[in-house]
Amino acid sequence: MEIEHKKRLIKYNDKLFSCTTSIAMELIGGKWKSVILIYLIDGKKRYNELYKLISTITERTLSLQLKQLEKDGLITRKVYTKKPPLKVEYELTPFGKTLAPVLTSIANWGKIVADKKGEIIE
Amino acid sequence: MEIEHKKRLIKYNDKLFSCTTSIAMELIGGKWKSVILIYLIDGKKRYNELYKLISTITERTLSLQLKQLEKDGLITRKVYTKKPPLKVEYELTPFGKTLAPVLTSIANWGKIVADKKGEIIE
DNA sequence: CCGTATCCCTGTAGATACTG
DNA sequence: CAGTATCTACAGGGATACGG
Repeated sequence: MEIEHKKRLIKYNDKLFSCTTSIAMELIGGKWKSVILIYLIDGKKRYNELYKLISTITERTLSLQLKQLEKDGLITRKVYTKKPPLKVEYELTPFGKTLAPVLTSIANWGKIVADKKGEIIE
Repeated sequence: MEIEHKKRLIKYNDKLFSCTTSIAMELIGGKWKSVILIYLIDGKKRYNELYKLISTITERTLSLQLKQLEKDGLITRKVYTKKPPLKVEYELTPFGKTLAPVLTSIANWGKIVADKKGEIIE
């Protein structure tokens, strides 16, 4: 009696994935996405707020990642002023909010790792 | 009364991270790591088993990712034969096993996404 | 069976400077 | 304030062929 592994591929946004984990990582993987999302869990944030919170990200990268997250329907971008200085706020969509338990789960595990082997600087 | 955001950086493996989420993603991020780990949750697997399960990965990439996971202490590699054909098995370490709830959380969320917007092929 | 060796391409990301 | 514009660098990952 052999276990049969059926190879169902899933198409999402015109890309093929071999399992649901792949799809999830496509949306929240990469170096910065999940970090940005974590900070948006407790409410909307302005561009500069995020920039200061994620101290080691560059402006360019933050901008690109925010666009990606918006494109994937995880966050919304709202502009509140027409003339400079601009006020732009980013906020989780209802879809993005369904990620909250996943993200905190990741963060908590990261905390365990940090407590065991990490070293706090400054 | 202002909320103060202290900027503590965490050093892990000689790299700096701005939050615990970053550390977690350093270990399980990327396109394949979490997928490999998910398949190892229900027991050790041989190289070729993993290769067949993750149908869209290449041999080279699988090999590289397994080395990374081993280096990070998430899996162990055991060789059971001395002459070809080799038998090599990969298994989660106790540390790797602490990831199980996180990984299933990611996979379940991916499943929700797939059910809503994904399309099953074949 | 379990990988390595090459080669190459692309995406991610950093540094820096500039703008409406 | 909230980004763009360039330019650069490197790691992740794919294709293919080969090796103990």
